[in-house]
Amino acid sequence: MVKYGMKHVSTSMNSYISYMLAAAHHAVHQTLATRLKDHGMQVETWRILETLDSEQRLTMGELARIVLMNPPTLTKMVDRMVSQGLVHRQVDASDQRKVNLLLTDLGRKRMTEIRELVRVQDREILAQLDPQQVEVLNCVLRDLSDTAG
Amino acid sequence: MVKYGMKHVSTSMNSYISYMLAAAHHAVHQTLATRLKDHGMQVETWRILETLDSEQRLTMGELARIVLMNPPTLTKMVDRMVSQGLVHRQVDASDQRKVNLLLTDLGRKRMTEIRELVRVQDREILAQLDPQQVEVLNCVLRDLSDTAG
DNA sequence: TGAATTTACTTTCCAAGTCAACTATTAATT
DNA sequence: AATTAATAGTTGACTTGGAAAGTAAATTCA
Repeated sequence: MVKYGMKHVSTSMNSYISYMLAAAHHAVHQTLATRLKDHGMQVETWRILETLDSEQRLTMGELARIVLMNPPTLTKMVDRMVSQGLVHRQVDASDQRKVNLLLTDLGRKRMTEIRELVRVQDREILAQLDPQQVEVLNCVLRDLSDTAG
Repeated sequence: MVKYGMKHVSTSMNSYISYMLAAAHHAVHQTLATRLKDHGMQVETWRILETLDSEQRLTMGELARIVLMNPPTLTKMVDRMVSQGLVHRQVDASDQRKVNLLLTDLGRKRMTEIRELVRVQDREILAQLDPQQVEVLNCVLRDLSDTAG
């Protein structure tokens, strides 16, 4: 349930695009995190599950870039997910340095449940905007994502 | 210096607006963080300094909301900043529960230097976009910031 | 007034993140 | 082929973050 009537905090920071972006992300992330928490799931955990479902045979490094985490952080998060029975590791046959991550049945099941919550939030966000805004936003966010290496 | 030619990572996550926003934020935050690090400064630290410079007599709570931090996290960061001589605490005269934060001369000096770096990055980002996009982006980000309470 | 509640901030304890170093494997050089 | 360099992932020491409890001041209300 989206909260309306939230009083906007006016601050000099609003003139910085990097801050505006951080603030928007913060707000959206917070609502999503709260919703997923009710189902015992973190946003980052869900991202990993979702990514593994669609791209097969991902290595830790590739996954780390996609889910926006540093490798050591991902390693530890995956450790936890393994002990929760959501994923399992498999050493790559053709390159033994690489580790492929695979969803377990439980992992896929949990992912599917959570996916719906994320889609609900997505629809709520998009409903606030008009179609042109959505198009521009998508385009701009894609540009910005490629800003840094 | 912005890195061009960064290969965009195509992933199913790109269909989620919350992820696109996170990815854009991540990229922008990373570049800024790297630049500020060369000057021994964190993004969050700069935000605090910048905010204190323009709004006078801010309490910890107000500041926390503006700089997007939880109160305990802010308390600890301010502890560090006090020991670095960037800010100092002052108990509010009319309400002794409140704490006002004030910039020191050093804090103001450091803030002014860093501000330029942030503005440079801002200009670089805006230069990538055309004016209509910028207007829409500002408007949309403001909307999204008010999404959550 | 004074007991109960609310508000503001901090502390504590534990979980999570980070940097640098480390291991293992593969690729490149000579 | 043997040595060197590069890559992939993890580990370990340390720092930081966060939820919940704690402290203290202000406010409410009986």
